[in-house]
Amino acid sequence: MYRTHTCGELRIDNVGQEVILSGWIQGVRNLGGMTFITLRDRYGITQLVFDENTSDELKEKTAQLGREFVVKVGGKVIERSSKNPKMPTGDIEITVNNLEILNKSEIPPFTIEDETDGGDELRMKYRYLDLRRNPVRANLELRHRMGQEIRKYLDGEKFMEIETPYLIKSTPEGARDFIVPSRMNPGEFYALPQSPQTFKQLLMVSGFDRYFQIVKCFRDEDLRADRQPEFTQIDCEMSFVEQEDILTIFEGLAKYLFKEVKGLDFTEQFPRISYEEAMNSYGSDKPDIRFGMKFSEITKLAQGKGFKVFDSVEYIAGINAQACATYTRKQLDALTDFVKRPQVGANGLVYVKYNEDGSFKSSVDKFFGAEDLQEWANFMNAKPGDLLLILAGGKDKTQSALNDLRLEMGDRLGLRDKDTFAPCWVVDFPLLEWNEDEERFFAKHHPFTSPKKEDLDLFETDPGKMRANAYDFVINGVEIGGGSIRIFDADLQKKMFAALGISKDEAEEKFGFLLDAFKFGAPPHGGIAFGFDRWCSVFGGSESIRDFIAFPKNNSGRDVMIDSPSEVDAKQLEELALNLKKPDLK
RNA sequence: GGUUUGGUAGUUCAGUUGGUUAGAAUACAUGCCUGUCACGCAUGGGGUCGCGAGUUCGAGUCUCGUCCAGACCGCCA
Repeated sequence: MYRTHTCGELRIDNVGQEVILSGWIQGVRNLGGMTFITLRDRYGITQLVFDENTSDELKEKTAQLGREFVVKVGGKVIERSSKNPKMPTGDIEITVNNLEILNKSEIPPFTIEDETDGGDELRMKYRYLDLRRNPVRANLELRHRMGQEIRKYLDGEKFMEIETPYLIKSTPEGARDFIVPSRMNPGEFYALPQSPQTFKQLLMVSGFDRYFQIVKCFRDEDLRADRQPEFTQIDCEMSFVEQEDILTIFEGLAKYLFKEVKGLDFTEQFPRISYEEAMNSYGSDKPDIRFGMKFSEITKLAQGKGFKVFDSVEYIAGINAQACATYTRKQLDALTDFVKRPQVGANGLVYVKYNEDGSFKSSVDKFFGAEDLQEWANFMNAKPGDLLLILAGGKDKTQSALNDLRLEMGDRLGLRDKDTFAPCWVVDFPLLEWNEDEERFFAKHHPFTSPKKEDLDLFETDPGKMRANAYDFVINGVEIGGGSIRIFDADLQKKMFAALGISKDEAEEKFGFLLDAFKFGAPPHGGIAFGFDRWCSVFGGSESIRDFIAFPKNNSGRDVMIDSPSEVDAKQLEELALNLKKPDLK
C-alpha cells in the first residue's frame, strides 16, 4: 500500500493515527539534531519530522534525500509544538518510523514553488515539472471544473454530446487549414477542422436538435498570448430556435458557470449592445464594459473653427478621463507617445483639462476659446477636474486608436480589475465585410449566417449594409464566444454565395454535401461556439490561455518539450507521395 | 511577412567610456546547528558571455550576419 491519506488532508483531528503518505520531497531542512522534510502531492504539503527518536538507519536515509525524490513514509500524526497557520496541514506533522525511496530525482532545472525562479521557455521545456507547481495545477483544476459544469448544465438542457471527425475537407474561407496527406489516396489531403461547423449543421438535419461538443479545433495562423494553433471550443447547435432562444439558453450557461465556478450571482439580464453602438461608444466589437469612459463624437462641434487638423478629417471623438485634469505635462506626453506608436497609429493627441476652478487648459487653445471648450465639456459630461482626450482622423482608424487609449486609461486608473466581471452580448453584426485586397465581400461570421429579415432587400442595393442574425459573447473585453442563426433556405444560400463571389461550381465542390443535405428537410437552426481556453483564462484572471493548457505551443507554433514539429523520414514522405522542394531535408 | 525587446554560472539577473582574474542572489556540495517552515552560519565548486565574421594593441561591451525566445502589427470567417 502506497498511501492511506494524501498530503493535503491530515488535520488536528487525525492526531494519534498511524498513516502512510507518498509524494515528492519539496524541501529538506536539517537543523542538526532534528530534520524537517516537506512532502508534496497534488493535494497539498505535509511536514515530516525526524528527531532524537529516529533510528540511525533512518537518519542516514534522510541524508540521501534531494528535492523531487519520490518517497513513501509511514508514521504517526502528532500535534506540532510550533504550528504554521499558513499551511492547511500546519497544525500537525508526521513523526516518521519508516521511509522508502521509491525513485530518485535529478536536481530540477528550476524551483518547484509558487514563485518559481524559472523563465517561460525553461518551464515550457520541462512542462511536466511546471505542472507540479500550485498556480499551474490550480489553472488545470479550474479548467476541469469548468468542463464538468458545462457538461452538467447542457446535459440538463437536453443537449447531446456527439463527436465529429478530425480528418475532414479543406474549406475556402476563413483561416488557413492544417493539412494532412492521405497515404491511401496519393496527392490528396485531409484538413483538420477549424470548427465542426458543417457537421453540427448536418446533425441538425439528422434531428439531434440540441448538440454540443467540447472539441479541439485547428487554425494555421500566427499565434498570440491568446491564440494557439490547436484550441478547444464548446461547440453548440440547436434546431427550431430564434436568436432570442440561443441567447437565453447560453446566458443561462454563463450564469450557471459564474455561480458554480466563481460563486458569483448574476440576476440581471446581460447587457446587449448592437455592433454599431459598440463601435461608436467603445471603438471595438468586444467592449470592456467594466468601466464607462464611452466615446463622444464631436466632429460637428469641433470643425469650422480654423484648426486645420480637425477641419480636414472625417471623424473627431474623445473620452472623458474623470478627475485626471491634474495630469502633468509628462503624463500627457506619455499618452501622446502611446497613441502615436505604430500599433495604435494615431497622428497626435488633443487634450483639454477642465480645471477644478472651472478654467480650461488645452493643447488647442490657439484655435478654441473657453466657450468652445465648455461646449465640448458639456457634451462629454465633463465636470471640473476632468480631462478630455481627443483623437481625429479616418473613422475606423480613429475609433480603433481611441479604443486602445480608452483601455490604456482604464489600466492606468485601475478600472480593469481582474476579479470584476462584466459580461455582455454584442448583436446585429454586419453580414458582410469588404476586403480591399481581393475586392470582394467576405462573410463577417461565416457563409451560412442568415441576414436579418428586414435587411433582405439590401442584397440587391447595398449588401455591405446588411445586418446578420449573429452575436458575440464578451466578458471584460475578451471575445468568449460567437454564433449565428444559419441559413436553411436553398435560395437564400445561393444569394449569399453570389454576394461572396463564390460560383455555383465552387459552392458545389466545397459545400455540396451540406447543400445536398439541406434538400432533405433542414430545420431552422442556429448555434454558438465558445473559446474554452479563453473562458478559463478570463475566469482565472490571466491574459494568457497557455496557462490553462497542459501542454501548449510557443509563439512559433513549436512544442519545445517534445520538439515538434520535426522532419520526417524519406520513407514516410515516399509513402505519402510527397516531394519536398527543400534539398537539405533528410 | 514586418516592428521591437532580449540571449552572461543549473536558474534569475547586474556588468560604467572597449582595458587587470566577468560579479550578485539563488540553486548545488561539504561542515556546524533540537522547532524549522524562503531555517540560519561557514567554506567550496560552477562561465564556449547564443553562434559566425569584422573593427581594434585589446570585444561580454562596437559593426554586420545568423539562430533562438518574448511582446505587438499584418493574419486569425
